[in-house]
Amino acid sequence: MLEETVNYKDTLNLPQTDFPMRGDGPKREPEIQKFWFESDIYKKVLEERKKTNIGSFLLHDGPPYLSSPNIHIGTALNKILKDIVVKYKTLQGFYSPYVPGFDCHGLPIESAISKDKKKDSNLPLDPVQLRKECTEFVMVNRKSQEVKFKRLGVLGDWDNSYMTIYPEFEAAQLDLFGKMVDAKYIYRGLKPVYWCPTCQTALAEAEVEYVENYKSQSIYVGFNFLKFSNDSKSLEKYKDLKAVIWTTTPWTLPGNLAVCLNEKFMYVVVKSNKFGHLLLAEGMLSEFSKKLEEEFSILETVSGKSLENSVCSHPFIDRESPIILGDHVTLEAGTGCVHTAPGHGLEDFAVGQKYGLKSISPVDSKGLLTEEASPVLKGLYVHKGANLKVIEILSENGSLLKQEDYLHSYPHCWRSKTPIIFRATDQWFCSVRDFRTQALDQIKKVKWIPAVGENRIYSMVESRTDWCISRQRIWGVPIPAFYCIDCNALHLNSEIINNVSSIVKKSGSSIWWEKEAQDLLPNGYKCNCGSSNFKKETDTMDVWFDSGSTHYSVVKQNPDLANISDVMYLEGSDQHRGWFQSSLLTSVAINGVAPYKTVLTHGFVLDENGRKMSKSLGNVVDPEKVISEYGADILRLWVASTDYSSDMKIGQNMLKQLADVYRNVRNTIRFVLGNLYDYDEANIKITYDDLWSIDKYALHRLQEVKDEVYKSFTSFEFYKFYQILQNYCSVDLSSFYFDIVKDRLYAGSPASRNAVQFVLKEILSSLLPILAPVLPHLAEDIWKSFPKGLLKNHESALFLKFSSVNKSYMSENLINDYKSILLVKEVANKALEISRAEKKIGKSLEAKVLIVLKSSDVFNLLKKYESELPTIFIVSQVDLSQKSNIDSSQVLSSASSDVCEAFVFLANGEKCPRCWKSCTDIGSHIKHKTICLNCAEAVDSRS
RNA sequence: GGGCGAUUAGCUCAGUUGGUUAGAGCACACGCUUGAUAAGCGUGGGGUCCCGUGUUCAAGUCACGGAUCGCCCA
Repeated sequence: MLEETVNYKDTLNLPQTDFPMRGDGPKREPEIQKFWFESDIYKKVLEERKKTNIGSFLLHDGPPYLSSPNIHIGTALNKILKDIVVKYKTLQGFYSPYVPGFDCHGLPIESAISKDKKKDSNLPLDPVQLRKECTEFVMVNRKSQEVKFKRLGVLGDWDNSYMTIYPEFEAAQLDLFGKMVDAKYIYRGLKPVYWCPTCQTALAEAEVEYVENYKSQSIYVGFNFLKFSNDSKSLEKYKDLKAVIWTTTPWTLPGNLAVCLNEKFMYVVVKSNKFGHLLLAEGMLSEFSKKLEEEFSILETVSGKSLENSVCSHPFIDRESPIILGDHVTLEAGTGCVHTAPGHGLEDFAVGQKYGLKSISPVDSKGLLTEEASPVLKGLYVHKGANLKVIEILSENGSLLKQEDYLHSYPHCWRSKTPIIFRATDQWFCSVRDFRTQALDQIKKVKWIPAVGENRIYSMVESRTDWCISRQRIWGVPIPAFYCIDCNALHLNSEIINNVSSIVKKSGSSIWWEKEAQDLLPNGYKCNCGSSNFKKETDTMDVWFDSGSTHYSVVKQNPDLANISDVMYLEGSDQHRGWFQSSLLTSVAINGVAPYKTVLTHGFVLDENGRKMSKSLGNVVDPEKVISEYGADILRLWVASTDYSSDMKIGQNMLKQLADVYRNVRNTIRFVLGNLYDYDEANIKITYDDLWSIDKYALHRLQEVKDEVYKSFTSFEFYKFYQILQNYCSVDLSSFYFDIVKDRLYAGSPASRNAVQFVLKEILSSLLPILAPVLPHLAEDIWKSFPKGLLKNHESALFLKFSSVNKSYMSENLINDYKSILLVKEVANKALEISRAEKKIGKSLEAKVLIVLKSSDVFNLLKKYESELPTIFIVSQVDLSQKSNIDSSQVLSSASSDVCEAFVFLANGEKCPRCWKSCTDIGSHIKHKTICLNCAEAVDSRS
């Protein structure tokens, strides 16, 4: 007996596969990647797609910054998301090239290098040497980052990636700049910048730090009205009326060109015993009254708007100071009347641009006021003597209403730790206002994902001032302008730019610092004054101009990319102000259109608790650690699992759970592979009619899942893919279809096994391409273990295409029937569970279930499937009834719902040692006396 | 300080034009299985829908206010 049992176990057809249960990504992914790169799968697939010519899609890579050899989790997220998109489009059949890029110039790199150099010696920095070291630094980082990106499973044209320091790139960037010059969008003007009087240099934002409790002089100053606007003529009767401004930087008053009000505020005229009639915002009156220790009564109230274009006089310079309006005026401090010096503040500059005010900045590089300020102020240091002298002048002429010390945070130079100033200097601008309307128009034509991105960039472009594209730095692309040494005339035109560009194309932009002006200018170039003595511009371009030019300097220069119209940009949401905008501006400026058709943005990566990652908090998740612990596919699955439209969280718990989900998916596939080892696609012909109802149900669900997954890919909602995949593998396949169908696969007749295998083959061939974009290593791993009998025409899983939804595999009637069947199964399971808990049964196969239906409709429905119900419920027998008059002494347990009642009995017959079902026909076969009839026939037909 | 966004179970996500007792998967607990076995199955517990006020017969959903977190700007 025992011997025979063992024998019959050998007649079962159990799964066989070399596909490992565990992915072991940290170890095995590098091998898979080695295969991809050594076999050049990226290029081969691309060529294949080019031939089939279904359509093209370009994800144009926004270059990551090369300030570090390492990548952080945000960069990893971005690159993975891009790779998922590119692979999705490729699997869809599109020609979808991906050329990675690297952003190389800019202040952080220059600072890092010059800091190092300063340690080594005290010699002044030689620009050519500095640039050489920057180049080396950047090349090392690029190599390192590239290795890390590849380890994420990112495929692309890594051999031809672009760097913004490549001579061809720089030359193309200069060409683009030339086109903007031709279009008259580039001009030179004054702009306030952060300036350190100690270091005598302009500072970048990153070089500024705010010091708390810095002591300034706070003053209230009256500006006499000279003229009233048409809407405020009623105030003419107050002959001595003064607009009261408040400032903490008295030294900037020489630069005053306007008084700014808020059009939404109400302003009041009050009478002061000491100072006469005063005007200020109604909302600041009580505070002002406290400061001056004087009670005021309101004589008149007018709107800020009505005062626009009135004119005041400067308190100590013979100059008009018009009343203008700006939203930046608030009621937090001061008087609601803001002293406006466009040469000394960014907001003042912006509002000044709007009103056509020029910028004056009568302060020199050491922070001393100049003659232009006033002869008596000349040579005084702004933070000391100049402040005191201005206060003295105001006090003497009666316009000073109040003075006191004031503690607040004030910007300081991070190097010298001294207070900085705002100083207008000559800068290069791109005149956004000239094509703003066109840019806004283009924004509306782009598809923004998520849609809120459109509002975000629209309002930014709508309100932005002209783009300051010059930087007083070495590590960048030079602004190719020249100045005549004799007459100081500025020279910037296409002849010059073309010449510089062609030199740069040969030698790189460092040539600008290596050669003299005459070597860079066209042969025999002369100034209108006849001179041929020139000096070079010393400014370089904003790095945003570098990356903002890639639509031209990369895409348009590459014939494989240039003609693709369906272009997507995909970056973090901070790039609405950055790359999306700089690219849009340069593209609209030279082409009149946006450089992209679709822009996808993602949020930022936070820790498990939704906090920003920081070294000091110790909550930084390092992508390399994640990969060494879990593998890249788990990290990729994380990217796909969360909704990137807002911020995304990551942490150990999440990764652990993702690894569990991955394992479940993997094992689901493993089951399929193991049961298809002997399936010979070419020789076993199964038709839809050969399938059992459960098989047809599974096929229908597969089509639905494919449809849902394709929709979620189409809308780039990968987290939906993740949810669908997880549910499908766990619910539809693992716990439902596979569990039911195991008996037929292992113990059933060849025909019944083949029918299941047909469905498994469909599932496998549908699922594999669906997995590939997100889990390419898993997909490739599956491909390597692909059953021999299945058609396999390609070298890699990445050649596959999504299989289309097969409508002929769908049946709505069947689905509706199964809805009822599933409801009944649920009740049966509950009843079985009770018996199991009471130790009356173990496996459900030990039981028989009686289902008593409450409606005849459902009874008739189930009756159609009666023969299949035991396998569906995974019990040995199912009886259907409409009456519940049963022998309760035999009932082990029961459960009920509004559809039915389920009663559990011990199954009839004895346990068949082969299929483990309880059967009444054991021994009825001539040859196989110890097993059930079905098994006996199966054994016979197999041998 | 301003603009934009997010907040539903331990985690990731559903939740329709406002309409019964807010769902799924995972995780967790208990049990079963040992023919997917470092797997598989079943059952179960788990929610102040960020808070408050309002509109409404009815609010997770609509309006207003606030909190926390994030991005951009100042």
